[in-house]
Amino acid sequence: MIARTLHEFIEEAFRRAVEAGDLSPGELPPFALERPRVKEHGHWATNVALLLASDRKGRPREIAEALVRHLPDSEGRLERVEVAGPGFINFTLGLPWMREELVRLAEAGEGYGRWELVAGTRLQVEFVSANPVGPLHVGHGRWAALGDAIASLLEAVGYRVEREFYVNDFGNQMDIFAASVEARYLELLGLEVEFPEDGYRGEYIRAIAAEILASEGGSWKDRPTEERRLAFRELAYAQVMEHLKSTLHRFGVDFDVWFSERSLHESGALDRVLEKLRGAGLAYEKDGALWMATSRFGDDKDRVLLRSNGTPTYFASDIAYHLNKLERGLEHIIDLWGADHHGYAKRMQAAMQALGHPGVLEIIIGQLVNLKRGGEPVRMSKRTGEMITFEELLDEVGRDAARYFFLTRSQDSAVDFDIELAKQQSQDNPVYYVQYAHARICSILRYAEEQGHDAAEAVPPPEVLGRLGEEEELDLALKLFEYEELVRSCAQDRAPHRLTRYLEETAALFHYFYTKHRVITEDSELSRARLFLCKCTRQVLRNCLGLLGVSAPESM
RNA sequence: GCCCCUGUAGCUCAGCGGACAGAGCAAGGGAUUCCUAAUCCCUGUGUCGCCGGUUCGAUUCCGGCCAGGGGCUCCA
Repeated sequence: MIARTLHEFIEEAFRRAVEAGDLSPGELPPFALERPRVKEHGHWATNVALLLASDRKGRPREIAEALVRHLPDSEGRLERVEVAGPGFINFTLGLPWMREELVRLAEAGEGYGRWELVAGTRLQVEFVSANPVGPLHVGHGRWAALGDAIASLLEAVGYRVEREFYVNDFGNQMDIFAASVEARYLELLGLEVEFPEDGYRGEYIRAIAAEILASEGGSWKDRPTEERRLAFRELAYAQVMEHLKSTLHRFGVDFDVWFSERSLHESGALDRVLEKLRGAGLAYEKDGALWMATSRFGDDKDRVLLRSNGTPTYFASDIAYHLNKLERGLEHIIDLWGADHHGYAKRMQAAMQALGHPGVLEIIIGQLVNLKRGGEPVRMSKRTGEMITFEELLDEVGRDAARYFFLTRSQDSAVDFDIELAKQQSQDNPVYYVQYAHARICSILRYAEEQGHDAAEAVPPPEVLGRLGEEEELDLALKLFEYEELVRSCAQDRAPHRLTRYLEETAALFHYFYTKHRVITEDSELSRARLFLCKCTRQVLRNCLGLLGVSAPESM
C-alpha cells in the first residue's frame, strides 16, 4: 500500500502544482515507483519528473522541485523527500508510517497480498493436459508447477479461478496405446506377437499389461481382437488416469475439472460446432475434407476440421472444447501449452475470433525442459524406451525442491534438466534457504513462549512498536512492504518466478537481522517489538510460499 | 524459407525504459559460551551475442544479422 499511497501523493502534488501555475496542465504519464538499489536514494523513488520533462521539454529537476513543493501534507508519514540525480524524487519513510504498515500487515494476516481487483471474474487456467497414454514427463511437472502458481496468483488478485485438465482420451493415439498394451499382455502370456510398428515402447506399457493380467486373468487372449482392444483401452486408460491424478496430487496440484475430449464427441457438441461453422460460412469442403477458413482471422493457412476419411481432427474438438468453456460461463480462459504446441496457437486464436470471441482466450507458452543425464541429452518421447518420468524426479528431489526449481525460471526460457545434477544439487536448492527462515521464526516463537513472552500477542501498542528502528529491522520491514505490489504485478504479467527472488531477498534480510540482533532478551518491550516483526516476516513468507505451492515448515 | 522463445559473471539464472548491471552455485578466508551454522560476514569476474535506430537516458523498446532451442501434418 505504500507504493499506492505515494502514487496518490504524486497525483495530488501534480494537481496542486498545475493549479498553482507551477506546472503546465496535461496528463500525468504512467510513472514508476520503485525501491532504489542504492540506500542513499531513499526508500522509494519515482521517475515521474523525468517523464514529465520529456513530454513537455522541461527541465526534470525543476519539475521535480515543483512536485515536491506541492506534495500533500503527509502527516509525518514521510521523513524526507529529495530531488536527486537527473530528476528522481526520493522518498524516505517516517517510522510512524512503517509501524502503521506493519500493523496493517499483521491484521490482514493471510489476506496480506490479496486484492479485489477483478471482483470475482470467472477465469480458468487449463494446464498439463497430458495425453492419458503414459506417465508424466519432466516438462509436465514444470507446467504443473507453473499453471498452479499462475492460478494462485490470479486468485490472489480477485479472480474466481478454476484449474482444468483436458484429457485427450479420443482418437488414434488411444488405439495405438491399446494395441501396445495388448501386445505386451499377450507377450506376458508367452505368445509370439508382433509389436505395433508405431506402438509405445516404454517399459510402463508392460507394467500396465501386467496389472491387467493380474486383475483380469489370462483369458482375454482367447477373445476377438476388436473386443479385447476395446476393453484394454478402457482398462489401461483408467490405470493411467489414476496414476496422473495421484502423481499430480502428490505434487500438490489438484484440478477442479478433468474434462474428457471424448465427452465432446459423445454429447454431439462437436457436430453442433461443425454445423455452426458451416452455417456461418466459416467452413467449406475441399479435396474431400472439411476446412475452416482460419486464414481469414490471422492464421497462416486454412485448417482441416474433418479429414477426407470423415474423422474429426484434434483442432475440431478443440474448438468445441473452447466453446464449451465459454458455455460454462468462464469470462477469461488461459491455456498453458508447451512450446511444442506453439504452432497451434494461431489457429486456435483465429477460431475463437471467427466465432465472435476475440480476446477471451489467452495462450501462455511454456518453453520445454531439455532432459539430460550426466550431460548427455535424453529424448522426452513416450515412444522411446528411455524416459525420465516426472514421478522419478518427484521421488528423488521432493515436492518443494522440484516446484521451486521450476518456478525460479521464467516460462520463456528453456530449462536444462540434468537429473543426476538435480539429485546432487537438491540439497543446495534455495527453497531450503527460504524455508529455513520460516522455520527459524517458528523456533524463535516457541522459545519466546518458553521464556514467558506472549508470542501470541497480535499487535503490540505503539510505544512497544516504537522500539523498532535498527537499520536491519527497517530494511526487513521495507522488504515486507513490497509484497502486495509484487503480487499484483506478478499476477498481471503471469510471472510467478519473480516471487522466488523476492522470497530469497526477504529471507536474506531476515537471516541478517537475526545474526545482528537478538529477538528474545531481558528487555521485554524490545522483545515484543522484535517478535512482532518476526511474525510479520513469517506471514509474508508463508503467504508467498503458499502462492508457489511450497510448504512453510515449522521446523527443519 | 516462415513463426515463437532464448543469447547477461566460470556454471545456473534474475533484472517490470532510468541513477555505479544483480543473486545462487563454484573458489578462498573468517564468525558459534547466547533465540536452529540448512545461517552470517569478507574477497573477484562482465565488449549485457553483433550492428544500426528511437530516447534526456537502452541490458530493457524497434529493425537487421549471427548462434542455440521449439514449431511449421487431412499427428496430438
